[in-house]
Amino acid sequence: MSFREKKAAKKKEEILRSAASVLDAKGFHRTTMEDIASNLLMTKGSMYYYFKNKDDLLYQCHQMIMKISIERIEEAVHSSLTPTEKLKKAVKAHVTLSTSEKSMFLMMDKPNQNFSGDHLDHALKQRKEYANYFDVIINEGIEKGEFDPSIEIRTVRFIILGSLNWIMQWYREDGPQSGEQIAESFAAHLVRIVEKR
Amino acid sequence: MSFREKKAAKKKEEILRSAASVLDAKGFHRTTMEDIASNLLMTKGSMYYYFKNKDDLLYQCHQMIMKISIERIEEAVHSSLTPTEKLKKAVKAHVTLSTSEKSMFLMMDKPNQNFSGDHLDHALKQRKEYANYFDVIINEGIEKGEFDPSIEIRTVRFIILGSLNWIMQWYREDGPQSGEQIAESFAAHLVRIVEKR
DNA sequence: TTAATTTTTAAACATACATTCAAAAATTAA
DNA sequence: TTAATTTTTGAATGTATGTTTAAAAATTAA
Repeated sequence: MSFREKKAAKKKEEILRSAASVLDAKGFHRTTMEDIASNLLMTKGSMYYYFKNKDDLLYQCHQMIMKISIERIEEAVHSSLTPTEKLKKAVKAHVTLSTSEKSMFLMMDKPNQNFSGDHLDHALKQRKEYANYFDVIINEGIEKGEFDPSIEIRTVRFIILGSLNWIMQWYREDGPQSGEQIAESFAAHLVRIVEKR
Repeated sequence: MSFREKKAAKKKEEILRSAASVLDAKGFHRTTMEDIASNLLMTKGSMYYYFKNKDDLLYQCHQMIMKISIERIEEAVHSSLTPTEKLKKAVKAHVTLSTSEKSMFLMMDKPNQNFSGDHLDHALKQRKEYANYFDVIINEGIEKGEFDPSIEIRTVRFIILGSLNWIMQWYREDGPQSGEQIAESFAAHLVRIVEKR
């Protein structure tokens, strides 16, 4: 990657982050290209030098956050921790990421409203991949006799992911709990679902 | 209420339901007034006879579903069941409603993006009211010695409501589980969080 | 310094829709 | 049936904003 390419890539990421924070506040359709541009001290015309169109911009935001999310959960899954600790680690990773990058996460819901065609396919595939890692952990916990074998994997996964994905709806940086505290608390309470009794 | 008023109210509800199902599929901003109207075999002009504007339409959808939701959970809270059974009942009520009225629920997230002014205030107030009922149940469970006293009420409430609110993101009518089945399963798994051990 | 390449700009364009409105149609009450 | 009232219509209006574009500015390589 040449110097120029690196520079352009950096700029692109800068735009994505800035865009995410503006989109976070107003939502995709209420945010104009000018809003995004002006937040970067650019004019909206120059946005089209980096992105094909507004949808492309949203898609690339989605890409960026999914890539990081998947990397993080893979770390947990491939670690040599016990299933319980793996689950806690995965939960904490998600909470920490979604609270520190709240604006990026906020555009993750309703993919079928926001994307179409190949973009939609790919977005859904990535989500499936991410969700599947939770199944892997839960499965391992049952097989190793650490989790209650009577739990339904699918339901547990939906509960865990649902509660995690909803955090971005209520989390505030100036709220009573820090992202780290929420991470600890969620991890502790969510493992209760799978525990043997 | 006169005959005419009744008729108008019925029509209004008919519009709301139809609107919800169209909005569900395409999202608020991608749905045009014409989409909504044509689904009812009307012209978009006549929508304005019933609603002030598009935002008003969305707000009234929100109103309609929140009213029903609150009624349902009040039933659970005011029943004479044990806390565990109350919690199960509340969970099931939410699941059943959100799967049978999925389209109405889908517009419930991100109120601060969708509403403003009085509408926003009122929407937030209703959500707080709804959420608070879960706190009431959890509190009662702890006080009566039925739930584990070491759980954090706020976190448990966030987990429960989060997992419930996320159902609308993945639920499909033609999926492997019916709304009733999901309700049972969620109730069974979520109470595990509060159980004493 | 000069020429090539890149990035940025500001204005122009196009269009999709929300909303309005005056007139027509349908419904109701007498 | 007639007059009053409610509801619907279809066209007109206006505006917001995504996108294009040709030219200017800035950057880079020689």
